[in-house]
Amino acid sequence: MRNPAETREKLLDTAISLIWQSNYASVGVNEICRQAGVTKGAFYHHFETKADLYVEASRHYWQGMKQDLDEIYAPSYTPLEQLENLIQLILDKQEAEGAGADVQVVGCPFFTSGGQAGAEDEKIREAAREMEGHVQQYSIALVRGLKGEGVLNGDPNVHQVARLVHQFIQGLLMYGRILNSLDAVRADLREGIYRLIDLKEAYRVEGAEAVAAAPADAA
Amino acid sequence: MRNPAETREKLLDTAISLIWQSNYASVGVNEICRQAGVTKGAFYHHFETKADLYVEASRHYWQGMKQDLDEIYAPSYTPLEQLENLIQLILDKQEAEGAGADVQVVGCPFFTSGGQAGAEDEKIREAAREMEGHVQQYSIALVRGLKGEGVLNGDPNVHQVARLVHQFIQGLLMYGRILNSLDAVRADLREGIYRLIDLKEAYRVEGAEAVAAAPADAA
DNA sequence: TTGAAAAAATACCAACCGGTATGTATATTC
DNA sequence: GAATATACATACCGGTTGGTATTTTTTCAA
Repeated sequence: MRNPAETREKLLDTAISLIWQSNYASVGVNEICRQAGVTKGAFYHHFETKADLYVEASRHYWQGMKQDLDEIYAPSYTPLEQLENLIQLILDKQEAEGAGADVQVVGCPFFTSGGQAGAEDEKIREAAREMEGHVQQYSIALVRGLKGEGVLNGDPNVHQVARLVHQFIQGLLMYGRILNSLDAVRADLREGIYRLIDLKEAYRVEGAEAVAAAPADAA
Repeated sequence: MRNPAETREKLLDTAISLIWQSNYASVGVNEICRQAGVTKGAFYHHFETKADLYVEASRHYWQGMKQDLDEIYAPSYTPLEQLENLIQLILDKQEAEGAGADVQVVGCPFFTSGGQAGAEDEKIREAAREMEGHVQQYSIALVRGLKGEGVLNGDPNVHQVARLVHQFIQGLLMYGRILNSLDAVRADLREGIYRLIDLKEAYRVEGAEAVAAAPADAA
């Protein structure tokens, strides 16, 4: 493995995956190296500290997410379609990531880690803030689009509603993770968003997911 | 300190406080003992493992919270007053807990830790689920009361709306923690709840907090 | 007063932590 | 092809981790 770019990315990807399944504090540098098939020397050649790896991993992660978001928010979609795309993307992402693993719902690892970081690890929180800002831009664009379409009741504060939606989604994912049930997420995701943006009744989709709230298993 | 009950409670309280400010994985047994002014021998006399302490700490924490909730949900309050009490309680709690500390917003430590626990620490997630259930009972009662009062639009699914509110609050607190800004929480808490429960316009309180969304500092 | 058990203190353990020091291949540059 | 920088490997650092074994102190009942 004498390909530096590849080594580096392998470390980033492995770190993301491991942190995803647990959290920043619990994942050791040794384990990241072991899983990535890279030695510690290589690790500290590419990254100064564990925290630095984390920061860069979050940016790396965002790059992938950005692509997905650009896709579902493409101008070829109407705002309503974009909203539907977002709901699907969230569910698909969780399903994909938690497929083989023993964790059904994972949430956003960086948001979660940032929300749990103590005062000492400022870098971790800073990374979360950075991602926060990125995601919100997209959220704002969506709500603004919906408002412009005239599908929302009232005259909502676009920025605030965008925040609310984002906060709710993160909370819901954490809830789903605790219950280890993607069904629990499915049951509430759409309704929560609809209520927060106050989508006019006529445009609401009655997803099949709204049936029951029974959380599946809890391995 | 020859009082076993006192020693035990000191350990529980210290653990809660420390975990609150960071997270389960980062807080060591040694530090808990040091802060509590108790030796390790005493610790392992009262608790079998660190995880066991955590579980019991979460129950201990719930006892305190239960008192607060029983108070603000007292039948002498109307459902609308109860809602207002809840909003105030959340803000007050955060303010109180993050007063001296360097973390302004702390969220619910057990919900947060549970939402970040890997598959390995099942006890931690189980504890979060347990608390989850408790809190939700109260949330359900509140929403049911509001609905019965006829102050909500439509015919909401009480259980679902209760979940949504809870999920949102948790997400918002995590958001506030990342920004390290209680003002950010203040700015969105009321509006988010109002939208989720779809409170009739006439009954909404325009809190002074709704002015700006500018997050204060980010130490 | 004595004896047994509970409570707490001391000392210690192997395993692991993040990080470093040093050495060695492999490219790249001149 | 010598010089140099990059990429990685090995071994190790001091410190900390959760947990244990042992001993001392305290409590309280008989």
